[in-house]
Amino acid sequence: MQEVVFQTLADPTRFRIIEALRGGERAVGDIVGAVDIHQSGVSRHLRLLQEAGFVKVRPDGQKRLYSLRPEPFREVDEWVNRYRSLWEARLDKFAEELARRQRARVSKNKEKDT
Amino acid sequence: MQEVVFQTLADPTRFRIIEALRGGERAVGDIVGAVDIHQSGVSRHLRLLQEAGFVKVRPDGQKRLYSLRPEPFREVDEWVNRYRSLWEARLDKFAEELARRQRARVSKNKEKDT
DNA sequence: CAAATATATGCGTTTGAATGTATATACACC
DNA sequence: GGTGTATATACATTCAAACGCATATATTTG
Repeated sequence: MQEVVFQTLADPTRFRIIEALRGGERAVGDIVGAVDIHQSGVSRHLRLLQEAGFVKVRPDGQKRLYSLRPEPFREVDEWVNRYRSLWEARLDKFAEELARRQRARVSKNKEKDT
Repeated sequence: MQEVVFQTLADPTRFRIIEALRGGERAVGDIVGAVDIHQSGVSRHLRLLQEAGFVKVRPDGQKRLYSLRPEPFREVDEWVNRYRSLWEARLDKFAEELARRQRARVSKNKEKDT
């Protein structure tokens, strides 16, 4: 676990940018509309997010479309799993969680933005 | 998801303190030996960790024994699960993961400190 | 080429967080 | 009560990171 992952997530604006990118790729201008700082700040945050592996970018005319990359999320998942025994001693509960997610999958198209 | 969780994890020293507490409750002095800052700094970090819900404390004579609390780890787990579709589209893989963990459970007593 | 749009970057400022030193508080033991 | 040990806190300092402003770079359109 590289601590840069948590350091990246610690900033409220970057956190909001990541949330904004959950719905798919977005242009910088769209992201600026979703957070409350200046465009230059958003560009800087996007560069940091890119350096930390959270986002990739794709040119589209004069726009640049940013989207999420899976790696850092995997890292967070693996890290927190090392602490799973703290609250989930029995693997039965893990099976229950599997069932819960299978049910959730059915209504997947409805949740769109939680 | 409260961003205070990630802000707490972002500091390298706090991160190491949390790792040191994986093995169970520890006195402040033991933790000081595990990180490379002054005792006063460790006490401050422990206060922040307590305020963020990561640790609880139990008096034991003149010592104070700190240990991990599950809640913030649950929060991280729930948060990252919202992004799970990024890297794990098919639930079959989740079932595979379940099987992997069940196998891991068998050799649970050996892993001790990963 | 000129103008408009979209994004990135250089620069200086500000602010919050981490740190060490010194000291205070709490407990144990004699 | 006095001494030693363990932990917490007040205070001042330092430093990194976020920010806005201004400007540079790239792309489209006319």
